[in-house]
Amino acid sequence: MAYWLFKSEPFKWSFAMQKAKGDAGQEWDGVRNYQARNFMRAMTVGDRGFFYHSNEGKAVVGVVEVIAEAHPDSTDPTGTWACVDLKAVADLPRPVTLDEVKADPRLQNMVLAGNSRLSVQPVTDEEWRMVCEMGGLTVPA
DNA sequence: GCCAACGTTGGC
DNA sequence: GCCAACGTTGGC
Repeated sequence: MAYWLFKSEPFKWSFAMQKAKGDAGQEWDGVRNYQARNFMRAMTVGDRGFFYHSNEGKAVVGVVEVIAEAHPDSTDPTGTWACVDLKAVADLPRPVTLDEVKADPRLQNMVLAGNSRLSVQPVTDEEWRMVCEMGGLTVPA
């Protein structure tokens, strides 16, 4: 299984809104970036991801699961863009902030620490475990 | 609200 | 195919 990170401005689409969708989930639409699209195409059902709040909060706040593989983005009439469907799995008991990620030498290679603009990012197994631990998730979600 | 960084677009 | 201009993102 692979791990990812999904970034959203909480005023546009927050983790609370994602949770409100329950197990039905929600498509992760609106992504208009080729790199991000390619990552979504590489995802398989059951992959896990962090939910990151940008701008306001600037922290990893929850865990989501991929429940549908990449399909055409319903908000894109041209058919160029794709998205996966996600459902909320768990809150991080303690949000892990961008500052904490940047301050940790072992997380220096996280895409989040370097290329802050990419809205869908890959996360390594080790990064996943570390951020879960920092966030107070004893049982890796 | 500002500005730097990045990705995309379009002219050549 | 290159590169300058532009728009957008996101941290501060």
